[in-house]
Amino acid sequence: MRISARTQYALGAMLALAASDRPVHAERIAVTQEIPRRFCDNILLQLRRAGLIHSQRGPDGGYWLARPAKEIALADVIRVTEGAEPVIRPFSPAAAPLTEIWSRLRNHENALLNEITLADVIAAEPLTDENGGPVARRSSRGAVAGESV
Amino acid sequence: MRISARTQYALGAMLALAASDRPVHAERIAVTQEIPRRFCDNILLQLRRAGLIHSQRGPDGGYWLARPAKEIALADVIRVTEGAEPVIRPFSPAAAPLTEIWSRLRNHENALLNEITLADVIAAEPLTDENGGPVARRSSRGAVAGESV
DNA sequence: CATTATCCCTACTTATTAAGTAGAGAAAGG
DNA sequence: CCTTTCTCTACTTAATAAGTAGGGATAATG
Repeated sequence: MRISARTQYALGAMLALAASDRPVHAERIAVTQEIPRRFCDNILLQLRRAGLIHSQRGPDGGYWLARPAKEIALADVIRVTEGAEPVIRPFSPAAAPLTEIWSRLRNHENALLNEITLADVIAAEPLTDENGGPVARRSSRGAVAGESV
Repeated sequence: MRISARTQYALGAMLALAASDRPVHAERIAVTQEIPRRFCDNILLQLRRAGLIHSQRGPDGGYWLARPAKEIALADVIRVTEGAEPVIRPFSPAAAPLTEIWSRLRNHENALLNEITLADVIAAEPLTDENGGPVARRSSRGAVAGESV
């Protein structure tokens, strides 16, 4: 389970947009999400090219989500910044049966990340994990996003 | 789901040892598992220091498992080569609820890899995945290692 | 139409991690 | 002792991630 800084930043940026009902400046996103200013531009550009967000230039410009927050899964964002996951191929015949195991892990991971949307994350109570309770709640797409750790 | 070459090599080496009832030379492991010769030494040393295998020097030397194959989980091997997984901490408050999600993914992954042993992998039918069938079978520790991809 | 705020784009640099290599030392056995 | 095999530390090289730079393009405003 490895998440690059870039991906974490991208998720933070998307959450910031999801939480706002109007366009948000890159500057503002960088500050609130603690993303290095230029790097933030860089990432937003990538998200826009992937079609996840829209943008407008000039004064009154900014970024906003291309679709409602409850229709954007975490996996949608992660796919953009992490790229396609490389298929793990065994080096030797003896290790071939491991392929099946990697596959199962990947599938489970994808299933979860495809279910949880930006809206789900925003709906989660902040800081409730302090006392071990649930953080994410019910998915607006049907999944349960919390419980049973 | 990222697996380094080092980890894949280590798993291949461990499977090679699990499949043999006597000590195996580093040389032989390197050849059969297609591991660069010196790198193989390097990895075997690490596995020995972690207590997963034993060794003997000189002619008639070699490596063998420190415990029965059914008592060595894949996670035991992966932990050695990948080191402790870094805790993912959110950069901003808005991203805090994601922590819970990373945690769930990690826990699921660990649960699976702790259940499946070297013995399970060896018992799996090789090449059955060619026709989409199961590869891993029942775990000698109770887990089911195949099905439902 | 000049000015300013904002996004747009390519390319570059730097830092970190992974992958692999080298060389000499130390035990076991004949 | 002489060969084989593991043991150890350290080094080099390759790949990826993280972050930076410098301008260009567009939109609003007075």
